[in-house]
Amino acid sequence: MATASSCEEQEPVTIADRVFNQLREAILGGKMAPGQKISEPELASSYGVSRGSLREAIARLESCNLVERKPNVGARVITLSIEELMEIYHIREALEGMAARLAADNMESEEISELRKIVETQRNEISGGNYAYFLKEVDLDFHFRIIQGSRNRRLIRLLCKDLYDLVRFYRASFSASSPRPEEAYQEHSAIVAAMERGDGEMAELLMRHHIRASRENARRSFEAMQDEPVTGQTARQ
Amino acid sequence: MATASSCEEQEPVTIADRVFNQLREAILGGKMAPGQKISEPELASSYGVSRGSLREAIARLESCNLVERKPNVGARVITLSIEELMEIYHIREALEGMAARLAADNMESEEISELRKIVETQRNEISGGNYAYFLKEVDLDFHFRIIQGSRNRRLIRLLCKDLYDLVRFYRASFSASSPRPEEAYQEHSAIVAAMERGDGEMAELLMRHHIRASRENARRSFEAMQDEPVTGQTARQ
DNA sequence: TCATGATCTTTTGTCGACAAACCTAGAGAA
DNA sequence: TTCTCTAGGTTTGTCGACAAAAGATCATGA
Repeated sequence: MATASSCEEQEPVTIADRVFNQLREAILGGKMAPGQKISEPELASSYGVSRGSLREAIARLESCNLVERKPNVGARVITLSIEELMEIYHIREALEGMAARLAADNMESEEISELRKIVETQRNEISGGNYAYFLKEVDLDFHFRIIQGSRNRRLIRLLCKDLYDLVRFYRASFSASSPRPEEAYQEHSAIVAAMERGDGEMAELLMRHHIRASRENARRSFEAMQDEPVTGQTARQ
Repeated sequence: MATASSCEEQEPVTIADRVFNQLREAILGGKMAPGQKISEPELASSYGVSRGSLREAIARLESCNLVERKPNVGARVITLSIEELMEIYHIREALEGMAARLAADNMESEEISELRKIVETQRNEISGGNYAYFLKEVDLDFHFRIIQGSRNRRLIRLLCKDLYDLVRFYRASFSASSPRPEEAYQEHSAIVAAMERGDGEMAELLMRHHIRASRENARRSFEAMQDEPVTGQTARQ
C-alpha cells in the first residue's frame, strides 16, 4: 500500500531540487544540529555543486522555515525553543481542527472507512505491545489523510509541508518522543466516529482536543527532560 | 500615530531585497496582471540588476505564494480563482479565531482600550458617511492589532505576511471591494467586548463568525460580478 | 590585564557567460 | 487542410569570478 506519510514529495528535476531535498533530510534527520552554521563554500564543494545552486536550495529551506538567514552574515539551521514548539502546536490546533471539519463534509464514505481501518490497525498494534516506529507511521498516516480530506490545497500544503516538518525537526533535535498510544487511539477513534456521522463541528472539537492533549504531553516531556538531563542533549547555545 | 497596517516591513539591505519589495508592490498593486509571465532577462534589465539577484527575489516571491514557478519553464504571477480565495478565507477563519482567543489572554488592558478606540473611530467614520479608503485602513488596523496581540510570532508571520497579501492581491486583480461597514462594525465591537471580559473562547467564536460573514460577502460579490460583467475584468485565461 | 583599533582572511552578495531545455515557426507529408 | 517533424531562437539552469561586508587575529596603549 502506498503510505501517505510522505505527503506528495515530488522527485527532483533540477540540481537545486536535489540539494534541497538532501539538505532537508539532513536537517530533519538530525544530521545537522540546531543553530549550526551553513557555510556556502563548504557545503557546495561537499555536494559537488556550485554556490549558486546551493544558494537556491538554501532559499527554499528558508521558505520552509528550516533555516534562518541574516543578510551579509549567512544561514543557520533554526533552533526551536519549547515556546516556539508550543506556538506551532497552537497553529496546528486551529488548522487541523478546520481540516477535520472540512474533511467530515468532503471525504467520501469509503475514505472514512479506510480511516476507521487505520484506527483499528493502531489498536491492534497497541494491544500487541508494539509501541515502535510503525505506530508513529500509522499516526502520521491518520493525520495526513484527514488533512488531505479537507480538499483545501493551501491548507494541505501549509500543514504537511511546513508545520509537520517543524515538529519532525523538533523531535529529531531533542530526541523527544514519549507517545501516548492508548489516549491517542481513543481520541482518533472518536474523531472518526464524528466523521462517520457527518458531524463536522464535533470532528473539529475532538481534533482540537486531541492536538491540545498532544501539546501538553510535549510540554510535560520537555519539562521532565529539563529536570533530569542525564542523556538530554540540552542544545542551549 | 504609527499605522500598524504595514506589518513590520523591514527596509531593504541587499539588492535582492529591494527588487523583492518592488516586485511585491507591483503585484499587490495590480501593476502585474494575474498569470503574467515573469521574464528574467526582461525584468533584470528593467530593474537594472543581474539575473542572479532577480532570481533570488523571485524565489522569495514564490515563498510568499505570489508567483508560481515551473522548472525549466519560468515563473508567472499567480492566478487566484474564487475557490482558492475561499480556501484562504477558511484558513483565515481558523487562524484569526485562534489569534483572537490568544489575544484575549495576552493583550494588556490598555491595548484592548486602543482596540476599543479603533472601533469607535470606525463607527464615527461610518456615521459620517465615509466609506472610503480610510475605513479599510482602520479595518486592517483592527485585525492586525489582534493578530499581534496573540504574541504568537509564527502565527503573526503567517497571517500578516502571507495570507493578507493574498487577499490584497485578489482585491487588486478583481477590483472587488464591496465592504459591509455597518455589520463589520457591529462584529468588531462584539469581539472587543468579549476581549474586555477576558472571554477568549467567545472572542474566537465571534472572530470566526466575522470572517465567515466576510467570506460569504466576498463570494456573493463575486457571483454578482459574474452575472453582470459590464466593467468586470473577468480575468479568465 | 583588559580594552581598542588596524590588518588580514573568510564569507557573502553580485555579476556575466555558457550549456541545456523549452517554445515557435516553417517545411514537408498524408 | 491538417498533422508532424525539424531547425532556430529564446529562456532557464548552472557555473566561476570579482567586490564588499563581516569576522578573526594581532599589536598597541591605558
